[in-house]
Amino acid sequence: MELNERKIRILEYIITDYIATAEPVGSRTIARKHDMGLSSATIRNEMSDLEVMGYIVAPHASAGRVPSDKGYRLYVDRLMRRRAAENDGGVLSDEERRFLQGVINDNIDRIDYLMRETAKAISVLTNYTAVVSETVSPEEKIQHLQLLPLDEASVVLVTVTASKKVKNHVIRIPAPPEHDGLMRLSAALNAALGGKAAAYIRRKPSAGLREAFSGYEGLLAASLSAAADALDAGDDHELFTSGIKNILAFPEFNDLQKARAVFDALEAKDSLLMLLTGSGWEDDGINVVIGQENAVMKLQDCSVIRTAYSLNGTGFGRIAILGPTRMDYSQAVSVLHSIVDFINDAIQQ
Amino acid sequence: MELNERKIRILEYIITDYIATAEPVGSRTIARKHDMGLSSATIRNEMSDLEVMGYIVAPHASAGRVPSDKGYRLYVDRLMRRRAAENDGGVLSDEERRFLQGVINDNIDRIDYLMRETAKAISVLTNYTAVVSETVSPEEKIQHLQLLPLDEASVVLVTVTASKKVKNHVIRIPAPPEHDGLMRLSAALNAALGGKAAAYIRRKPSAGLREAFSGYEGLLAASLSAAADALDAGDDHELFTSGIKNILAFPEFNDLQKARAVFDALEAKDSLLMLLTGSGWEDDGINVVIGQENAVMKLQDCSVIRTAYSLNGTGFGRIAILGPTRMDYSQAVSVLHSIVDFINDAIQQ
DNA sequence: TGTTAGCACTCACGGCCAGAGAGTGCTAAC
DNA sequence: GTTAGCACTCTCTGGCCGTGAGTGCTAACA
Repeated sequence: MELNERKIRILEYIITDYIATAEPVGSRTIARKHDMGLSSATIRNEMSDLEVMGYIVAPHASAGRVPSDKGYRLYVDRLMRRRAAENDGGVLSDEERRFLQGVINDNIDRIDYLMRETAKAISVLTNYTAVVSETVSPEEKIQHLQLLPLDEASVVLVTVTASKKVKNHVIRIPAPPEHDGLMRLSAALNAALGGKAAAYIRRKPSAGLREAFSGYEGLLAASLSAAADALDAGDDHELFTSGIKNILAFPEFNDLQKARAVFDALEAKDSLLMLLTGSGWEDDGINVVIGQENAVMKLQDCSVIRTAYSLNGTGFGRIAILGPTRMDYSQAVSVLHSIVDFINDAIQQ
Repeated sequence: MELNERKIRILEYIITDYIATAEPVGSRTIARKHDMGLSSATIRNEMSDLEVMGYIVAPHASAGRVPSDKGYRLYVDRLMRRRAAENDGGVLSDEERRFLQGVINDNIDRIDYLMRETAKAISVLTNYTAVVSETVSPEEKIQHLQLLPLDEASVVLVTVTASKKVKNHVIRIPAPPEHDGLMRLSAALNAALGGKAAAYIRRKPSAGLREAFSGYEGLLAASLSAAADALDAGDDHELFTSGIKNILAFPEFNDLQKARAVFDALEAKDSLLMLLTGSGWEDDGINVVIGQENAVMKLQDCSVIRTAYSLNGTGFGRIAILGPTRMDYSQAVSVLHSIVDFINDAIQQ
C-alpha cells in the first residue's frame, strides 16, 4: 500500500483536528470541515488503509480515529517541516516573540535566574511544562577565588569558574583572619589554583599554599573542598521545572493514575535528566521524542521537544517542553528555536 | 447543651478515625472499635448533639459524620495539646528526628540550600506539601562588597548583608579594570557603603566614591543598583515548595477541580505569601490554620501548620506544611517543632 | 433520667437495561 | 475509482432497582 498525497492530507487533517479538539476524528467530520471533493465513504476507505499502515488507531469500533505515535512521527518529520518552510518558520506572534526576547535579555546577566525565568516563560506561553538544566562543562576549571569576611565565626569563599559560573560557600572557622588577611590568602589561592581542575585541587596542596595558610589549616582544607565541589557541580545538574500543573488541564490526564505518573516522573531528578539527555539526540538541533519513544516509562503518554543551548561556548545546558502526545508540536518547536536564537543574540552583545 | 467529657471523647474518636481513614465515621463503628461501655444508640444521641453544636457534619443523611472546621479547631487547641503533654511532645520516631537533624546540620552553612533541603525533607517525611521562605530582615544593611573579575566584558559584584546573605551580581562593562583595580574599587565601595541601607545607597553617590570610580561611572552605577537590590530583595522573598504532587494522593482531591485549585494557589507567589504570613499569627509559636480560616480561597479545603524561624537574630523566614483539613496535625506540629529546635541548635555551635 | 433495642426511613452506590448518537465496514451501483 | 445506502458496533446517558450503611425516633427498661 502506498502512502500517496491524498492519504497524507487526510492524515494531516486527522492530526491537526485531534490536536485541537482531543476528540477522535471521524470520516464525516473531515468531509464536512475540509472540502476535499470527496465523500465520507471515500475518506473512510483511505482511513482504513491508514489504520492498516499504523498511522492511526481506532479507540473502539464506533469512534473516529486517533493518531498513533507513528502518525505523529510522520507529521513531525515531514508535514510540519514542510509547512514550516512555507510559513517562514514562525508560528509565534510578534508579541510572543517579544515576550520571550524580553525575558532572556532581562536575565542574561544573572545566570542563575535566566534558566528559572526561561522555564517560567515557556510554561506561560505554551501551557505545557518546561524543564531546563544549567549549563555543564565537561572539564571545568577555576578562574578566580576570593575569600570574604562574613562574621566572627565564618567567611565566604566565592568561586568563579572558567565557564563563568559564580558560587558562594560559607566556611565556618573560629576566629577568621581580618579583611587584609583574607585578601592575602585569596591571592595565594588564586596563584596556586587558577586554571586548575577538580582533580588537581583534590591532591595534597603545595608547600607554598600550606605555608601561606599556616595557622589556618582548617580554612585551607575547607576552601579546597569547596572549590573542588564548585567544579564538580557539573555532574550534579541544577534543574528547573515550571508549569507542572498545566498537565492537569489536558483531558488525557483526567485519569488521576496517569496524572500521578507524570508528576512522579517530574519530581524525580533521574527521570528529568533522562528526559533531557536521553537517546536519539542530534546535539545542534531540536529533537522531538514522541510517546513510547521516551525512555522514561511514566512519560510515555507525553511528548518532549528539546534542544541544547550554550551560554559561552564552553558548556551547554538543555531545555525541554513536555506535553501530551497530542501537543502543538509546531508551537513548541518555534518557541525553542526562538529561545536559542535570542540567547545567542543576547550573548553576542 | 454542654460539651461534657463523654462528648469530647466521642469527638476525638471521630476525628482520629476520620484522619486515619478518610471515611465518615458512624455510631456503630465507634461502639465497636472503642470500648466505651455504651451502645451505638447512645453514641448516636451524643453525635446528634455534637452536630447541633457544629463540631461535626453529616455529608448526607445516611453517611456517618465528618469533623467540621470547628471540630478540628477544638481538637487542635485542646485535645491535641493535652495528648502532646502526656506523650512528652513527640510523635516522631528517633529515626525521623535524626533524619531531620541530619538535613539541617548538613546544610546550615549553605543558606541557599538549607531552605530547599528542609522543604524536601518535610514533604518526604510527612507526605504533605512544604513551603519555606527565605529569612527577611526589615531593615537590611550592607556588610561587605567585593568586585571580582569575570571576563573581558563583565565583573561580579558579591554582596554580603548584615544578616549574612551572600549574593552575586554579574555586571557587564566594556574593558573592566584588572584584578588590582577591582580591589581598589571594592575598598572604596566598602568605605562608602558599609553599614548603609538601601535608601542611602540609592541617593547620589558621594564625591569621594565618584572620584574613586572616575572612568568607570557605568560600573559604579551598576554596583550601586545591584547593592540596593540585594538589600531590597527582602521584599521579594524567595520561596521554595516541595511535594506539591503529594496532594494528588489524598482522596479528597480525587475531584480534579479541587486538585487544580490547590495547584493554582501553590504556583502563584502571592497566595503562597499569604499562606505563610496571613492573619492570626503568634510569631514565636506554631500556628494552625484550618480550612475556611485560610485567607486564600483556593486553599480552603486544606489546613496549614506554620511557624517562623530565625537564622541569626536579625531576620526571620517561615515554614509551612500544607495538607487536607483531615491531616495529621500532631505529626506536622512535631515536625515543625523539631526543625526549629534543630536550626537553633545548629546555629549555636 | 439516662440507656438501649427495634424499626422505619434516607441516601449513595453499583449493576442492569434501553435508547440515542456517532462512526464504521461492506455491498452494490454508478 | 467513487459513492450511496444500510446493517452493525460501541459508547454514553438516564432511569430503575436492590443493597448496605447509617440515621432519627419511639417505646421500653434500669
